[in-house]
Amino acid sequence: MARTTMEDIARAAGVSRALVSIAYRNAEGVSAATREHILTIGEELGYVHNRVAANLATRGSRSIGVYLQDLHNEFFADVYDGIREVAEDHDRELVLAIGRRERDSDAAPLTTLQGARVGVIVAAGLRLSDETALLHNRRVPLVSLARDIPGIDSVYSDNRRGAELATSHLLELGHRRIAFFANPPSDGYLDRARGYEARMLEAGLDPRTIETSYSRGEVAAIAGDVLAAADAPTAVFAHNDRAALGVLDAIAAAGLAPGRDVSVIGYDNSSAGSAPGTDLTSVDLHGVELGRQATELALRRHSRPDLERQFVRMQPTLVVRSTTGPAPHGLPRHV
Amino acid sequence: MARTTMEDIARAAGVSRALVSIAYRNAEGVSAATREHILTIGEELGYVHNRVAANLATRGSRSIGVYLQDLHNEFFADVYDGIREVAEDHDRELVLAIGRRERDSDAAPLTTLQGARVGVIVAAGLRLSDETALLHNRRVPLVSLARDIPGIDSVYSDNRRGAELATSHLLELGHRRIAFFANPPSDGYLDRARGYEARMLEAGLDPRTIETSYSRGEVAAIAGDVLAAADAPTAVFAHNDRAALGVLDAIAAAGLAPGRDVSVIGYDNSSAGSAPGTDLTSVDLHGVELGRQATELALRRHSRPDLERQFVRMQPTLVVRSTTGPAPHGLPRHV
DNA sequence: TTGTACGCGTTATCAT
DNA sequence: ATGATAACGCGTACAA
Repeated sequence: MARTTMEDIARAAGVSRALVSIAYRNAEGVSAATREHILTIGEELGYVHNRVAANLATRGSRSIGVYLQDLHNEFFADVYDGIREVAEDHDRELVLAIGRRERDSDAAPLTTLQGARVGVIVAAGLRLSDETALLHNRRVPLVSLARDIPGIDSVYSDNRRGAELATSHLLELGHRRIAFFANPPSDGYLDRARGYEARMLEAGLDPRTIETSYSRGEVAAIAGDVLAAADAPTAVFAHNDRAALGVLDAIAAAGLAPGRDVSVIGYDNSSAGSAPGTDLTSVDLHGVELGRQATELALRRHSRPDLERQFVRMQPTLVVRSTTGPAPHGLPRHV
Repeated sequence: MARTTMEDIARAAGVSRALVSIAYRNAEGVSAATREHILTIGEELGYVHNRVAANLATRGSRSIGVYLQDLHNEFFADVYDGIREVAEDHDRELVLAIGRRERDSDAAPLTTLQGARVGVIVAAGLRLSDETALLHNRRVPLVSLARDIPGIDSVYSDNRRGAELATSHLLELGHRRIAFFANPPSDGYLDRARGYEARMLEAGLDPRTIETSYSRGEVAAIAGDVLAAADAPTAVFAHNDRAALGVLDAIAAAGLAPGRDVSVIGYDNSSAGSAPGTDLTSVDLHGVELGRQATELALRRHSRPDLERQFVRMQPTLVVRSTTGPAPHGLPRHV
């Protein structure tokens, strides 16, 4: 099973190896007829363009490294769609590296991409300190997606604005006791808390931020307690859809109706929010567009390494569904 | 920014390039002390092992190509976890290629992997005719995952058995009018229909197979009609979780209670089945284990190309949750 | 269009 | 045992 090489094609076509290379790259310097002839012979011989050798010769620079934090999270699938779209438009090859949930650092996958000698890396959901990211950025230019890293090209969503949208929506519906179920302190999405708190204070209301977890079950337990209290909120804004589902679990367990007795907003607009009978109001980050933008920046950075730092802050939008509704009026509900 | 090469390390360490290579591969032929010395210097120089050059030199064969049909489907995330686990145990590099939903053929991603000169390919959810798959298999050995392809190493789930499990469960609960919401005819999972029909006939009942689609909305519409009829089934077995969700939508719309008025079983045991208040009974394919097994076969095939065809048929399991319950007794329900 | 010097490890052959 | 030398893998790019 000796693999066919360009040398074989050259011999069979009666031309030089260099010309075969030119033909396969759609480069200048070969007549249309000869090109056709070469490709036909290549076809017959079952030749597949050897990207390994090509990358070595070009020092790999034409390919784009893509890091995705977690395949189990559909957000990254959206992001990948956007990245691929732009990469294909520009005829760039993608090299993928996937994070692992067990690990808290993403240094290894980045090193893998560097080992593949990619020219630039789009990293979605990087779990790395700013300093470590800067170190990697010095070796191969990085574009951080979904996280704003100082000193590194970044494409991210305006989390503060998203939280404001969510909070405003609840305020407009007449809610006054609105709680924020916050991310675990580690994950850096503090802007969501800030946006929520700012809007509440603007409205002359007391913010009530409740620290929760990533686990739907744990969130449900916390929500159960919160909703049973005398001063229970009439609306909850959750740091992501999964947490929002936990809140909905608690609402169901208490025999209440989401959108009527208690309003709930999530964050991510993931498909998990639209299971039957769920129909969660949520903030959409526009993952596909984030992917597109990040790849555009990556291409620009690659062609002009000395460009000053680039960034794109995207505006999220609120997708209103049925888990939010007018504030129940009358006296506070007691369970 | 000239990248450091083994040559640089060799110079700095006062040894030959060959020895550096040996050190970096943990190969025989270098004393522990020298090895240590070399690696330290490599570290200082910020060297990252160049996989491109390495793959070219070894003719790439040590890496495993992985094709995943769809990142939006969490099943493939599970599969990938299993693949990675085994690959890492054996110190093999993975090269990824992702299918696209718009396309119906997966020839392009396979060609990409061949271009990366991988030694063997694990392909999960291949959309290719048996013949085309065989052609690809001749170039680079293929292991088909989740689909049994004659003449190609395959690791797949026993769909017939899964359908039998589901149907048996409903029969044991006392259901008699059980409908199967079948896959679109194109997708080849005919075994699920067969398993269902066999069990029904065994029980002396009439199978009722209803052809549906992949779209949850369309399934819901069909289910609405079916459930409104006088001879409405008391239980539905759906070809996958998404379709099952559509059925649940219709049940909710009709004001009925799943698990009490109508039982529903899905297929895939995906996380979509566990939204709040959903808790879908489903058949689990064990994606992670499929990934592991496929990779084991791939490694074996790679080391012994002339082995006769290998395959693993895995047994699915039924995960009982709350959308299935005893058949409602008494007269047929009328809406 | 072609000849040919790379790109960067790997590995078989030699030398000590 | 350790280490060195040199040929090789397969395209790419530039001068001729």
